[in-house]
Amino acid sequence: MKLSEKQIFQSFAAAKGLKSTRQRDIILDCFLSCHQHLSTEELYLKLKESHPRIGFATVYRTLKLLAESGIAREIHFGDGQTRYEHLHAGEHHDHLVCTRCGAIVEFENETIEQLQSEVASQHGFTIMNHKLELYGFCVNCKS
Amino acid sequence: MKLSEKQIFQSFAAAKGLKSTRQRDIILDCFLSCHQHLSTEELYLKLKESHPRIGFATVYRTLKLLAESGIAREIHFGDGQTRYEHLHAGEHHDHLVCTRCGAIVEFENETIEQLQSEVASQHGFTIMNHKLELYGFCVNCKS
DNA sequence: AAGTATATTGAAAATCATTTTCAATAAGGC
DNA sequence: GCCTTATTGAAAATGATTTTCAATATACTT
Repeated sequence: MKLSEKQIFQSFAAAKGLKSTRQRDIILDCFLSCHQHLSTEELYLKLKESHPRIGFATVYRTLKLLAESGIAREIHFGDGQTRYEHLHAGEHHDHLVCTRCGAIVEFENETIEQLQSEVASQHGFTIMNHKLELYGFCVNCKS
Repeated sequence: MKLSEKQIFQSFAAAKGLKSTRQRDIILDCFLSCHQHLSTEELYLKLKESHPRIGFATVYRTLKLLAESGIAREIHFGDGQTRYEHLHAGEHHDHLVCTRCGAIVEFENETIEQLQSEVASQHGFTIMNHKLELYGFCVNCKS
């Protein structure tokens, strides 16, 4: 039986001695209900609509916690913004990014992952995680 | 016969109507003679030793041009700094990054590149470039 | 070689995202 | 309720990057 994101975060918080607060619950709910690849600012603005009292720093801090707890992951595309995406347990996906329209497609490829492990062990590395992004033009943007 | 980096940059500059300046020559020379993965600031500091009059903004602008011309490529590791690395024509390498000691190993893997193309075309994308980074512990840092 | 138009430079200021500070507030145990 | 400690939100600080602008350099043109 799989733990829900909320449960995972709860155990993480308990283990760390964090108090549970209304704000963090709200932020977590909003994060979970949102589409992928939100930046701190985007999430903050979205939250503001329904909860105008929540400060930017709290959103920022909570997202860091979500990443630390393992239910979210930081991603950096070309633009200077840190984004966060859901990280469903055990799942690992990579990105196709259209540099013209900004479209993002996620994909998974087991063979690539295996090759990555091989390359790593050839160099004596133990891989904890990885980042693979393919940049180019999507179907609609091919000139 | 392969064009040297300088020649590539010269044609690029000519095509763009850029004037050739002493500063850009110096910066390009320094960049070419330096080890990989230098940040703007690192290159600026290195240049300062021999050419104290060169400003940070010029280094910054020149590195952007080098990237645009195709002889350099921007890379972003976890730290909030933009780094530049040499991009020898046609060559494409990826990175193993040790998250404990910061060591960086470059590698190339033709099979992974092929799989990437396949994945891309399955989704209708035309890939212009990509970024693959494997994060973990190097031989020395395994606990 | 001088004149002219335009690009470039360097210093400083502006910007932008992120991170920290700190006084006020909230949470959880007693 | 009381006390201790964590959290919050606003504002300020930071740090990297980018822009501004007056002075200067470059490359044409004559």
